[in-house]
Amino acid sequence: MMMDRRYSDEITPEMDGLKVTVAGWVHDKRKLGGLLFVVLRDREGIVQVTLPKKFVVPEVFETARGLTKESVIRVTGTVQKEDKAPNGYEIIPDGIEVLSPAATPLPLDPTGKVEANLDTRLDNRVIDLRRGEVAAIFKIRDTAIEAAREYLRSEKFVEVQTPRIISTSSEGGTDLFPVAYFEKEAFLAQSPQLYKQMLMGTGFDRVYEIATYFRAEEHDTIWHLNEVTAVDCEMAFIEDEGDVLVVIENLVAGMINAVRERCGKQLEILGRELNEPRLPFTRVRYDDAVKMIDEAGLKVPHGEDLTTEAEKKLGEIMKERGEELYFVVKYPLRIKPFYTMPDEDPVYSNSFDLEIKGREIISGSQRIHQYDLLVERIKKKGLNPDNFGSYLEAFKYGIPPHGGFGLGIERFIMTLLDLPNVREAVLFPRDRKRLTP
RNA sequence: GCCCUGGUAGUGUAGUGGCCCAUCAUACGGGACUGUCACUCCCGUGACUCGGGUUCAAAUCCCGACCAGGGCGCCA
Repeated sequence: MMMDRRYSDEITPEMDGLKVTVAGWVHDKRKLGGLLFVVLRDREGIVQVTLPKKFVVPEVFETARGLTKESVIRVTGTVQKEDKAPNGYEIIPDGIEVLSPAATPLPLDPTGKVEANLDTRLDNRVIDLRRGEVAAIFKIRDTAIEAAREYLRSEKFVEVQTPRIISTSSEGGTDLFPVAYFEKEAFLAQSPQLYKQMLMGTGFDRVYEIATYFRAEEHDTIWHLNEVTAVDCEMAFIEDEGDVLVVIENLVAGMINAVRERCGKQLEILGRELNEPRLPFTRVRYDDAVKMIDEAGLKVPHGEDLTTEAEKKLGEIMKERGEELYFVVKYPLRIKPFYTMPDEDPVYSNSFDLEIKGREIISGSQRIHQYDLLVERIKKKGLNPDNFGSYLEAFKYGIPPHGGFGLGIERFIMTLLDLPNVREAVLFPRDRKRLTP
């Protein structure tokens, strides 16, 4: 049987005189001689438990006096309307039960009075997550993912799970984490890319996966993680990448709008306001992007991928035009992975990135569905077709034209909420140096 | 992988050769206080990452290790 308890926001001053049970963590304790305040925090907020020495039984007063901060308690008492109390009511307890005492001193201050470094916070993430600002990020993340599922389901995408343990590189290039897999060589998946594409040969037509994947790159920045989660989509029977862009627009707008509509409280806690996304998102050709950045005084070598600096500059230029969300399309073919469909002009490709505020959140393309072209491109990239056995095999027996993309959830949340570090958007981040908790 | 910066009580910090058996805040322990809400006030506990070196003298300078922060490349 679950405890019969109320959340702090379910109690109102109008419940004056009613007996209730609340449970949560001791947020703060203030002692004024014969008057003691215990501020209890639960998922929805705080509730003040007030103990006038003369009106509560001595044992309850003593229990309250001995409480350490962050101990888990259950309080049963009477609601009393009180203008001087937070939320307009307080609870006069009949009983206080310590469900789990907290040791002292705490490794960090959950009230946030004394700021802690991110490293200290992550070392003590469970306590860190008790802070409203931190918890708000994950409520928003939850809502964004929920909205992504809602939209993709409504568009008849099938949710799938592809293997996390793979036998060889998905795309070449990126470093993989080796796994001890009995007598065989295996790796952690760096992306569901090849499996998503193979599923285009099944008749599912549209698939998506909320996928965790692993990058063994030794990068060490506020923008990179070694374990990331993405909304990965793939759709068949498209004309070209333009069909994919429309799905992305609706998906991203849906996610942002869901957060706007359902997370008002969390956005307020974080002090953020989100602009309503304007559809359609502008498509900027790679060539034009380079030109724009060039004209802004930053030299970019044409034909190369945009540097971080160039990407930021483009973000500034677009912001001046009132655009926070935009696509960069038609990248040069030579800087894109082997499975990327070439443009009619084969210098370019049917590829795109979605940028939010000058940061790349989504990357995708129309894919190659012709077996011969795929083999040719694999070889051109200096990879060995023999390493792509079962993947290539699928392309021999009927794969419709298709395309897709991956949306980095951590990067999306970080950019959306202007978080200073991508690690803020993961419960337990994995980076170059961190493997615990 | 490359480059730069840093490591002082539980937490966050001040201190850049002697003024430091180390500053302040908060936390923690004890005490006073019946309307607090960062309560207030009094008393107390608590730290120079580690190992070498330079110097009459090292938290401070040098070397190494470990740990951390930031940037680049790469990418979600």
